[in-house]
Amino acid sequence: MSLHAQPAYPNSARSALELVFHEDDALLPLKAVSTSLHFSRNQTIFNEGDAARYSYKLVEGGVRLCKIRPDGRRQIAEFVLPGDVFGFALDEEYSLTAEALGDVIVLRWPRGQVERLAEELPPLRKELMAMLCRELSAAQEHLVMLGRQTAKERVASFLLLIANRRDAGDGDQLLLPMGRQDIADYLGLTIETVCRALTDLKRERLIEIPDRHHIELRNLAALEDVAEGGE
Amino acid sequence: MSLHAQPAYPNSARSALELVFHEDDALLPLKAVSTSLHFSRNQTIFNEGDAARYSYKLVEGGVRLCKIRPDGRRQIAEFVLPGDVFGFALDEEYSLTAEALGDVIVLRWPRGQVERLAEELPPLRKELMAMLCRELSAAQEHLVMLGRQTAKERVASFLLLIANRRDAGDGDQLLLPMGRQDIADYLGLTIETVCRALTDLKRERLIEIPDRHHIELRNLAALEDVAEGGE
DNA sequence: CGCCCTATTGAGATTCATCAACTGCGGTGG
DNA sequence: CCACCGCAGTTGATGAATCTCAATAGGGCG
Repeated sequence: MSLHAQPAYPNSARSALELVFHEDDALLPLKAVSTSLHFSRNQTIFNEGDAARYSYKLVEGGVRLCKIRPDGRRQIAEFVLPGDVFGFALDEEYSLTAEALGDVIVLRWPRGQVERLAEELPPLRKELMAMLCRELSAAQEHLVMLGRQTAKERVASFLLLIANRRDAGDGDQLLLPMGRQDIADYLGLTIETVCRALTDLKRERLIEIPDRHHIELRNLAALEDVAEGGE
Repeated sequence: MSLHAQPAYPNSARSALELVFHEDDALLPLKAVSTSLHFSRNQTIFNEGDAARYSYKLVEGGVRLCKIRPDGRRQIAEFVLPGDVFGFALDEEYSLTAEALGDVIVLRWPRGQVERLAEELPPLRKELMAMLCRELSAAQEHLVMLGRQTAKERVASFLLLIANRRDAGDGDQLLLPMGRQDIADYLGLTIETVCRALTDLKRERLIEIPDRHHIELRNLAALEDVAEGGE
């Protein structure tokens, strides 16, 4: 059952449905109106332009949020990890496409319910606002990566970004639920360039790559230097 | 007084203070607690990391919102045009630096007032939320530009982006309150590459460049083709 | 055991950045 | 009033980073 395509997360307690809302009480009121769903590798959860009927919370697995152009060029805006809420913008339509990186369990609730509950519950409102702000801020950092960092700097920054998210691994062990092509599409690079940057970092002993879904950070300080452009 | 560095906007009625809030009644309650300020070319309105005490609305001129890295690399996240609200994220600190492109007039109000008023006034709340969503959506489009478009495509997209904003000019006449370096820093390019792309577009008769702050769009359809990667 | 998919490595082409020279306009001062 | 100065923008020549195309490797699943 645990495929290479979808490694299990270490903290498997998270997968228990009744624990999902534990940390952020502000969203607790949504629990009652939410239903659980399963998706498998590369399945679409919703498409850019679809009527935005539901909001989602990721329980287990990983999701990519991306834009796909007519000619096939793809830009991933965000990787969703367990505990993250997504698809909650208050527009009529989803502004991004959501696809499962592997086997995925999500909770979802009707957007109308959120709006109704938000009217009554200031803490929920504040939490929604805060989530939006965090996303905006993350997008701004992402802009700097794409606009002003070299390939190697982007890859180093990416590793640190994943490392700083809960559930991303044990200690220095990074768990990457996405493939190399996904990383490339997040960083605005080709898959080959991502590989070469990783190989470089490995040669310099900043990381170890036991297998394609695990990366071990061997020298955090040096990695941060690389990410900042200090050669 | 009206220098080449700061061209006056055609619709100068907008500069009348009492008209600023006309279009969006939802923000009207903020008018009472706002004060007017002036900044001149390249002056800093607030810095990334500063305590976010105020929110702003641009009355006249242009503002760039950017990130500046220790080594001097700069990424502009957004150009603020008259009527836009900025610096309103609900974090403790500004996530971006705001600088005047030329002579600028802004309204500003204490953030605490916004939060208080937002508690009482659902329409204001909704408008704030909507503004956040629009910004997030714009940032996502920006990500695609930086990650997956060529230099020429980015420049064409940029011109169309500016053209689709109110007050950006008369008819086909685009007004660019920013300099070439600002455009380059928005597009993740060098100033030379921006120039060459503009020259290309001019040679192909898609645009005309009467002076550095004005660009005339001669063939919108063709420009859109270029922006989408159709050669 | 072998196939398929993903990742890695290599060689050459291309785009964009870098460095440098020059232009044009506006403002200033002789 | 004209000449000079300075800044922003443009153009040219070269080089470096990244992409493209192609071949190889490795791991999991049938």
